[in-house]
Amino acid sequence: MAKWRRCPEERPAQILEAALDVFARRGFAEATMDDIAGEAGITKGTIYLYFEGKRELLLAVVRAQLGRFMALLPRMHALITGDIEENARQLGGDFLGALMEPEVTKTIQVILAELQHLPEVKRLYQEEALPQANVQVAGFLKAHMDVGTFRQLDPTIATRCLFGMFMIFVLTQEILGASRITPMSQEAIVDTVTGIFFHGIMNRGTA
Amino acid sequence: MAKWRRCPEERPAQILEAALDVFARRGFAEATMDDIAGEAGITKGTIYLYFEGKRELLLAVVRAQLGRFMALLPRMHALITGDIEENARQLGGDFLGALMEPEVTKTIQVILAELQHLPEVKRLYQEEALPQANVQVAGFLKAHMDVGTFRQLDPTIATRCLFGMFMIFVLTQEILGASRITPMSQEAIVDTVTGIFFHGIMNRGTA
Amino acid sequence: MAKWRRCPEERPAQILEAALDVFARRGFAEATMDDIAGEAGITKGTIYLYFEGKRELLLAVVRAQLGRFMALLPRMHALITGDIEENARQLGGDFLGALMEPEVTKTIQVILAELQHLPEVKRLYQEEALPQANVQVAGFLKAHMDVGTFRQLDPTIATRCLFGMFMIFVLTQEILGASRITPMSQEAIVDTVTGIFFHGIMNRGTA
Amino acid sequence: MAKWRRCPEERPAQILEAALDVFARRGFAEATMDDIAGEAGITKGTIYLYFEGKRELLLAVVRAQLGRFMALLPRMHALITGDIEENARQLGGDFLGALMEPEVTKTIQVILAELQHLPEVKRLYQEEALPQANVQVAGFLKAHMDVGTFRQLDPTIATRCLFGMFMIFVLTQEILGASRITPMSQEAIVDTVTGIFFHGIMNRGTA
DNA sequence: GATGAATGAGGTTTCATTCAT
DNA sequence: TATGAATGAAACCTCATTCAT
Repeated sequence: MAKWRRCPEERPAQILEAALDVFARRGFAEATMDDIAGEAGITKGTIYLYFEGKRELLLAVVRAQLGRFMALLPRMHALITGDIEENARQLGGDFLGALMEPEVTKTIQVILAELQHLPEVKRLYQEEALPQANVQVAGFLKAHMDVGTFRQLDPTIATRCLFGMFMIFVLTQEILGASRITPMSQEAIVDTVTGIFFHGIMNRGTA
Repeated sequence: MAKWRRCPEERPAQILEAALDVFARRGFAEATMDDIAGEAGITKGTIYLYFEGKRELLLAVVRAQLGRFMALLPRMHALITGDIEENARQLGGDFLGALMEPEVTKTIQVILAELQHLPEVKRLYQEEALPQANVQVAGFLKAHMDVGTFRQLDPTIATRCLFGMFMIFVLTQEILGASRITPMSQEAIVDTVTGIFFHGIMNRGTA
Repeated sequence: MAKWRRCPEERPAQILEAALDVFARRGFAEATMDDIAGEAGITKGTIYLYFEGKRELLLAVVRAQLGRFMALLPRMHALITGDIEENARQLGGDFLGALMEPEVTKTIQVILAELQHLPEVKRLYQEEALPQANVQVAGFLKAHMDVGTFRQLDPTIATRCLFGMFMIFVLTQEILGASRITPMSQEAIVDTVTGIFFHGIMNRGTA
Repeated sequence: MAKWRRCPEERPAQILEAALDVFARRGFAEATMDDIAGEAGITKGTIYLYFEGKRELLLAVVRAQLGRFMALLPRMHALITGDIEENARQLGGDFLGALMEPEVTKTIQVILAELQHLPEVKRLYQEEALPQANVQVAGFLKAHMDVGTFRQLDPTIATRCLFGMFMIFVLTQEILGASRITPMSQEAIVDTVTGIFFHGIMNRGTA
């Protein structure tokens, strides 16, 4: 049974990866430590050398992925100068691309499923992710509204709308599995989303 | 414990209601048959008189709520004539109002969490809800694109965008619990969503 | 598997009896819930209908036997009048007889083995059994010392000596199993113990 | 952690000492090899270089302490001549002092707790310690009974009584922890015990 | 000799499900 | 129809033991 000939320094990452996989596939409650260990190519007991327990493993998985989320928040201030719509399409493409990476999709799935049982994660997103999004995106929108490029709308709500448009494709195409029924290219999605959003908030006379 | 109805005809509905509640609060795996029975004011064994088992109960809950979802799909053809944006705001208000009803919120939560374990439900939404939305909404959009009122966009993707904007508020405000952090009136949400969407797809010269 | 046709009101007593048996035979840690359930003629899960867990079961066992211990404390005040030694022999016989009942022996064994892990039990005996013994026995001794029937000794220590003489026979004969090596009749033990003790504390001149 | 000796020759003794400590504190089943290794300032694996396993370690601990017990048996023949009671008080003091040494107390505790799981130890005490005590003490008592100094009693039972009086103070004061509730000086205990015992067995007219 | 990472058997506990009443 | 006592499978977690380094 000696197939554990990988460096022990990689163990935690290896376990986290396997755990994300199994949690996404089976859900937290249905996932067994044996499943996860098997997926990682080790045995049950070894997981407990690196993580306190199942719940802590889940938390570690979520925390390890949190950085990715935060890094996804578009650096919108780059858009203040230059061709807004073209740059936005670029930025939106990067964002959607990142969102649809398998690891991110799995994480979203896990978080959505277990949010109610993970008060820490709930708080994390309430108090970090959402405010960050506001600072980055809503701030940018507000600036343009103030100078008249964009129409006067609630910037927080508008920001949420933008995220919603991206998120729904993760939910429907990836998580619900609609990509088999209604395949869509990421390019078409990005074009449509940015098109609707920027035409939707642009001031008519300005264009 | 809760409600003292002794009418056996209402038992199934009574159980379904309790089950939706408990499933939403605890998640499928954490919910026990005792929890559900207690919430329904009966005892565990009784549930088995009306439902095959726990999984079947979950399915029954989801199916019982499915009709509500379908009924939510806006009857957009009503918009073909008349002041589109004003009617849309009206329709959007009804839609968001319905989405945010506690029972619907709970159902969305349950479905999101358990989607992976409910292939039947997955198929149901892939093969019924999404196509329905396409027929109802995308069809309406396509018609307007053809006559030039709306810009030429992928109608399916645009439809998804519209749903995404509504859905994100259910996710963040209700399920993630952001309503305590960033309270928003339903009116403001509807105004912003319909404003962005219709300005976003409208042909410039047309207004 | 339906051999559980005894009244459910007897379940707790039935489980306690089986648990005492298994705990005494195997020790707390080595005893499995399956062992206990098997001994009681039921299955594991049933135990949890009546007791919170293994530790609580042990506590319940000990508590259920506590009354027996307290009842064993000789009512010495009865000896104040009458032929002390003859009455004492009678009383000592009752006491030793009670101590050597299998249920009591088992309980002593369990308590000795698990005392360190049962702070509640430790406190119980420190704060109830010992003081009670002092009130009952040491009080009697003190009274006789004051009137000169008995020599002046520390009554608490003397009381402890008396108990020690009885207890050592439980420990060696029953628990250590010496009764096979050095069989002794209860009568001989009682005669010797009371003989030594009363001659030992009696005032010479008085007799 | 504890003591920084690096002499491999002391390893076994060092481990035995740590093991006695941990076994007494936690009980055999609750003690982990990690606990013991930590207490000895080494690591788990090292224990297996010197002992076969956990059970064998316990046996080694008990056996290593057995000599101490045997050495405790009072050399009573020294008492045949001279002032019996005064010499007995001296001897009893040494005996009780030895019994109450922490290492001995811990050993008694361990043996009492695990006796049922250590048939070897059980046999050891049945077949060595008890007979030895008989040879040493009961023989002495018998000799005095034969010459009339002591009353005619069963010498084996009387011996057991003497041990019981000493042992009860180890049990109650040290193991049950009663020394905080009813503190007693070793001197007072020894005086009382020897006083009761020798007055108890002495022939009246002799003194 | 010493280490500590890895293993996996075993035990407690939970809970969906059954069924006699 | 309704109950709730009983069941037993399944999962988390611990820890004695092994073994490559």
